[in-house]
Amino acid sequence: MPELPEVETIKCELSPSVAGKTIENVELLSERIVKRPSHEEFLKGVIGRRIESLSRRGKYLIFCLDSGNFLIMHLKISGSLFVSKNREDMPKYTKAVIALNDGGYIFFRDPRSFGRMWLDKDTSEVEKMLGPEPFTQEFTLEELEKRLARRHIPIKAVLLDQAVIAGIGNMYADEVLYASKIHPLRLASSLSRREIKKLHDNILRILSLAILSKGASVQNYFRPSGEKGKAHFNFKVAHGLGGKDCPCGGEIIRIVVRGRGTYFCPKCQK
DNA sequence: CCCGGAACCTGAAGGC
DNA sequence: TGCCTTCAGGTTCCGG
Repeated sequence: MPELPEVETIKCELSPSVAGKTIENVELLSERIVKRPSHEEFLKGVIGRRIESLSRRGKYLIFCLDSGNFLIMHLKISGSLFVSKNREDMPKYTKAVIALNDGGYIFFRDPRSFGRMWLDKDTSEVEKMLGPEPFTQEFTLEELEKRLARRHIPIKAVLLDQAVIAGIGNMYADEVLYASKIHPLRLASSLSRREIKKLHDNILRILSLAILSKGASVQNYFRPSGEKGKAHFNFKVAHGLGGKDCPCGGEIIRIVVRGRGTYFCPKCQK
């Protein structure tokens, strides 16, 4: 599942293949892959445009076009981008093919079909929905404290709320809570300053480590080269990948919080 | 405004 | 072996 570290890896590894290149053609192989505008308008807006740069905000991937418009993608839970010079390399479940003027292709693959892309005149709509970006000056301990104080729901649910912090998904939320020794059902508003400090530190530490490991390849995440990431080898609890038992001697259990599978150690996490 | 739950989608895994 | 059911998950939408 692409969360911040996975989308960051895709951005970094895709950049050299797309920056400065012109989009020669786009094939839309699924009705739903483009959110807006119509397929016809979308194609008119992107074909012939040069990609100036590629950036990321939360889990959104943003192509800045020379027209001043932005091609924005969200991979949701099973989307991935694959790059090749050969059209025949098109993977199964490809929903869109972007052909560049250097002969390269970007394949938007997505077995679950939740992923979308769209064209926008600016990025304000994305910006409006998202809280602070972890690796920026806006993500301070004080800001996190302020945001948690007014939420009277489980901390796990708050970490998943993109309006509170951008980029954390189900896997990293579990890892961060485990490292911080905080029970996922604790109400966000009940956390002490000391606990929020640990949370803040661990968010930055765990996300950076995952970026260094090129993301976590559970289920459908692949890097643009087709290679997998290695971040899941560091997982202590997420997805049950840490094993059945915690080093403390307790058992790692799974509960459901806001409809999401949540792994934690009830002995360590209070 | 705040919160919980359903819906979207479909391959994989589990049950019989 | 094979059919049927259930599950997973990011985001959006709806109802209380």
